[in-house]
Amino acid sequence: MTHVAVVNPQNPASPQPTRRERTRAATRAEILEAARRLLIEGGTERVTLRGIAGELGMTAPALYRYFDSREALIGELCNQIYDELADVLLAARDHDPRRSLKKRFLVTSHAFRNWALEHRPEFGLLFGAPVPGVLVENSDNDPNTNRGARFGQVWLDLFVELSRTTPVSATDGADLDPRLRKHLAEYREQIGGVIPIGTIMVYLSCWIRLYGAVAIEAFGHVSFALQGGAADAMFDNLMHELTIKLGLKH
Amino acid sequence: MTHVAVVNPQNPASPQPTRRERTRAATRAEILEAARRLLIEGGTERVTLRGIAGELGMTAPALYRYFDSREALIGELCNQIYDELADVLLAARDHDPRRSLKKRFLVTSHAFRNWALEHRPEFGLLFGAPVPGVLVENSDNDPNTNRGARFGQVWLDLFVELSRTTPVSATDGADLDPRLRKHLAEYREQIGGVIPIGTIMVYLSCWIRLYGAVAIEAFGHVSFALQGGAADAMFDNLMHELTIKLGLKH
DNA sequence: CACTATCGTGAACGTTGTTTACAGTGAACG
DNA sequence: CGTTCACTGTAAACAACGTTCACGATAGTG
Repeated sequence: MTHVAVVNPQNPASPQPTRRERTRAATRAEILEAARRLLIEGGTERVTLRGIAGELGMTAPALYRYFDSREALIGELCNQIYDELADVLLAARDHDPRRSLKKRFLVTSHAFRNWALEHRPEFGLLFGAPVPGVLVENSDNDPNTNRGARFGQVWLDLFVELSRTTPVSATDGADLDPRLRKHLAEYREQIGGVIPIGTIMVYLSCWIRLYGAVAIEAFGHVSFALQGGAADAMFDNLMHELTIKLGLKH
Repeated sequence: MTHVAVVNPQNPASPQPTRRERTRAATRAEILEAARRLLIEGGTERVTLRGIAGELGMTAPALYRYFDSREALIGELCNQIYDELADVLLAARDHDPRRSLKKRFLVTSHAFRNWALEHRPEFGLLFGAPVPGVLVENSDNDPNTNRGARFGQVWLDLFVELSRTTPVSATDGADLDPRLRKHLAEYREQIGGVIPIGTIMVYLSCWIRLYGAVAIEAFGHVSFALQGGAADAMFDNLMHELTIKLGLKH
């Protein structure tokens, strides 16, 4: 267990954190920055406690004052990266709110792909095969503990807005497999119940296609057929199909 | 470097391997079997030299008589798993050659998904984020050294047969991005030049969708919306779309 | 000033991949 | 038949890993 920091006497979420709390938070941030550098440098494997500590001029055991274990540290690193990715997507999506929904969907999707290609180790950590001990893909939806939810929210907001303004050629869900309809109905309630089931189906399928296209490229599994600019065009082609499927005309 | 085994005096590929060669091959196989067990048990991390050696009643350094390094061992394990997967898909595809192409495409795709879900650690190793040192996703197309090519061939054969018998609503490639057309043309030559460029485009896009759907599920990245039988129905839905896209009517 | 929570270190333990020197075994050859 | 030598395994050792623990130094608080 990490030594529990002294609770701020006035208020655990005091607007004026004590000096100790500030330096402690700063050190935590520095640790995560160093971990991030190592992750970029050579993947999750290189994120080693002694390596991190070395960059800060400390020794490895000192890190246990800030994180329970290496896995917890990498878990927090995941959260931070999820947050950063959410920021990137939000910035792209809301850069110019006057733009059409189609443009905003396209620019958000492209931002996702570009981020993945420019941050392959991070993308692999968040969206690759789950690392045994790290981040149990928790069912927690509180954005404070599961930053992945914030990332999902960026897309969800977009889809909610889309479902309000743009009709989608979707069934009403009556013809769906009953088990699928049941799960989609549950999920529908979970996200506020504003999107029809058939539409959720369309959105989910779009998200799966988007994930697949980005992942297969970021992991290098299509290099046998596509390289360089060809992949760009391939992705443009996918996006064109998706906008049609979503009923986004202009 | 592994000690080079004594070259068979008569012929390096003699039909009657010497006794030493046989026991050596058997030990190699045993090592890979143990590695596979450990992989299933706890992912790539648990595939440890001492762990493998322990299962064979040996010590870790002995393994260096059979593999140059842990990475080389895991690389060979990858090849073996690729081979097994190719066998599984081939068996499904060619189980009853009299079946329609649509049925054979469906059964092959379902076999792929089922294999992935039943062999998640293996799937993660082959199709997840690349492990830094292991299997450089090589450009080698010789099935003897790159078994991944054999896996790809299963799909390729299916697509070639499909392109001979089933028309696909595809462009002739003239409207494609020139860089994309150029790369697809190169790839076309590489695979024998029998499939039109526009059709290759359709097939590639289908493969990407298939990969994406299976990967996102096998990695547990859609558990927020789908569980249990719902994912089955979702996949059936995808397959329905793909058969339409491929022009497979019955 | 004295107290105490906090932070960092050094040593240690068990584990990992890997190298090296050495010993046994068994097949091949004069 | 005896010798030779390639082959196969072991034991010991090394650096690096995550982790724990006992111990100082430090700095904020009463």
